[in-house]
Amino acid sequence: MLTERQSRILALVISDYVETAVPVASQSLGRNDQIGVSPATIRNEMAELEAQGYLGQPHTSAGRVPTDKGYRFYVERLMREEALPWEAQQTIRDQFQQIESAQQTWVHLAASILAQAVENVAVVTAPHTAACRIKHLELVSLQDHTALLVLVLDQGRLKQQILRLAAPRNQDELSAVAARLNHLFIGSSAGRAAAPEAELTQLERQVMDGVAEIMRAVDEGGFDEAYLEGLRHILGQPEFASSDRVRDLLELLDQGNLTRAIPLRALAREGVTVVIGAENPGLAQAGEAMRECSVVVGAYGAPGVASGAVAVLGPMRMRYSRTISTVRYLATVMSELLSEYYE
Amino acid sequence: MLTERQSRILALVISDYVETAVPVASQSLGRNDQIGVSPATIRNEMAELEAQGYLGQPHTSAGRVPTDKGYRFYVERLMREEALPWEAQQTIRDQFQQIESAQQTWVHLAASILAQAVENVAVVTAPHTAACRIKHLELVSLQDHTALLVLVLDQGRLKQQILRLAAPRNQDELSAVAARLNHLFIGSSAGRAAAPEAELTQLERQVMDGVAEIMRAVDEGGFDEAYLEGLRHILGQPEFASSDRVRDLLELLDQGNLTRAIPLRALAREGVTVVIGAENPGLAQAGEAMRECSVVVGAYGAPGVASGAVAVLGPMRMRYSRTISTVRYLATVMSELLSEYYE
DNA sequence: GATTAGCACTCTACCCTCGAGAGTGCTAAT
DNA sequence: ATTAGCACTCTCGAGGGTAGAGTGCTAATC
Repeated sequence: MLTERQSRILALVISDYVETAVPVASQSLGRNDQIGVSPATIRNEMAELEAQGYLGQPHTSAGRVPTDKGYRFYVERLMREEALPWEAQQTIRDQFQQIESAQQTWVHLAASILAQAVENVAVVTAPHTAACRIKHLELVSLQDHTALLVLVLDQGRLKQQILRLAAPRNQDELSAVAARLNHLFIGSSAGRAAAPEAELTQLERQVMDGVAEIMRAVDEGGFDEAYLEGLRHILGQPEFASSDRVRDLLELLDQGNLTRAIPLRALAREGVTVVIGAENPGLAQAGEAMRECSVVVGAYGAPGVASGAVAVLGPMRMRYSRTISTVRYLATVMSELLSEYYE
Repeated sequence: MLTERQSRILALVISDYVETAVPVASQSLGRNDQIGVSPATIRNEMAELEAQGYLGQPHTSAGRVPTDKGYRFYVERLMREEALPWEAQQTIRDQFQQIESAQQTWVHLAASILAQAVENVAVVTAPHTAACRIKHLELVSLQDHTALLVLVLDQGRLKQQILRLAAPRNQDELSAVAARLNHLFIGSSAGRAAAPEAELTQLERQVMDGVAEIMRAVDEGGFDEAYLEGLRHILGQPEFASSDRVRDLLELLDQGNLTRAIPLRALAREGVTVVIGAENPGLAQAGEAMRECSVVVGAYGAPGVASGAVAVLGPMRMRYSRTISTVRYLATVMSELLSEYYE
């Protein structure tokens, strides 16, 4: 429906607006000699683009601003998706080397890297396995009557729980119990459909209860375990100059409501998905703050086996091309890592 | 230096201002018939309090606002420190019961509880041991050539690192190595001054290198591992109505700069310390945003053995009494927990 | 028929003013 | 020592007026 020239103008308006956050005037495009026509002609085309819903005006006699539809068209048709520059790729890979000295978990690290790379808020969820498996189980003596149950799940996640023991046990006893339980249950799914319960001692049963409890918690909240990083970037954006908006957004993102704001579960599919402003399916729950934000979501891992989501949240006025390629690249790297390190 | 009546007026001004966030007029105190004098007299006293630096005026012909010095005097002399109401104590203890199903680490949980209790930002650091000890070491096979090194430190903290193995190993081999190393080194300080290195196999040496690296990271950054919770509360405060202030504060607190904003290390001492506005010793580093904030810090744990900090960050206009007693109580509970569960 | 120059029109952003209201400081009376 | 009274000061918000930016339209041009 758009002529060649209209598309070009739309693209210029968007890239200008993304840059400056100021409504784009016909003149300012005229100066940009990408396009050899006068401001008047551009005005006519802009009027047409507005009639078709690709552009809007904050008020009469202001420049034009892209609408949701405009961004959508841009992302799908106009934008040429550049591969991430080689040095950016290298930077990301380099930063992942830090994982060896993992002060923080690698999912957390990924969020930091992404936030820094795209200069927006990044959200990364831990990989979620259809049936979460236990790699290993360990008991560590803390005091006579307390022990720490440590569970190593696949993808190298750790879970812990404190056990109060009925009778005092030393480390050797606990290690023996752990060894036995490892032997009996490892590889099974949360030890549910496992060896006959009758054979367990009281202590062993207590440990397995702890395991079951952890696994229940993991199964329930598993996908929701997300790391958010880079708030500082989004706060600098002019769309959040009003402190009401800031507050709305922060209340939305503040631990817990996060997955309400961004329905990652629904969006994380093959490839990279872009959600622009009001398109957000969970908008009613997400709150008005999200109406002016876009989300770029990618999935990593092997679908059906173990997968998680990588997402960037930013103002609608976002460098989509760069963001999309970064998300895509990060998802690739994380998928590699997942298959390289963990089965 | 202050008369009885001046003190009473100062206290009333502060509690009124804490409540309303609006400069306090002489009339509004007159209505409060706590004090049987006319507004004119109150004005005179207020002028005196201002001359002595306890009160200030945003501008001529506005009400009075407490200064740093005013708050300081209030906290030290005027405020009666109430014990935390029993039901509040109970609430906190109840919430700690969740620790048994620890989705998050207990330090993190403590931060959430505190933030909710005082309706401000809460910061809790993980306990820091003078010489951090390793409770237990475990190796878990991930793939042929990769293994996960899991370290259980005292206070039940977990650390992990991925090892790339020179030769393929299965779980049994790894367990054997772990058992041997546990036997050799546990109880020693990071395995430094331990058994003669010559006896170690190449794999064992690699593991111990990993351990050393983790311990180095823990020693360096250990105290800085802090959890921050409850941003949403402080954002609602009228002193953060301007979005510049919000941005300043958030940039300050956003992961990493946190301990720059609040020199917890310096402040966490026996009892509870209150830092009011410009008193903050690290103010130059902390940035202007902190000039209008107060911090209430308490220490938990056994000094010299294992201790951490519990802190509340809020606007200067803060319910000090309530905050102090909450911090004190939480520190007590956490100390109990620390000694109960961990040695 | 498409493009463009010219121009009137509209709307915002900013500054200025001004009055109402709140609260003080001072003085004189109690 | 306290208080009533009053003049004074300062903020806050409303109103108004102007400069500037940018458009839409019309008529001229290619």
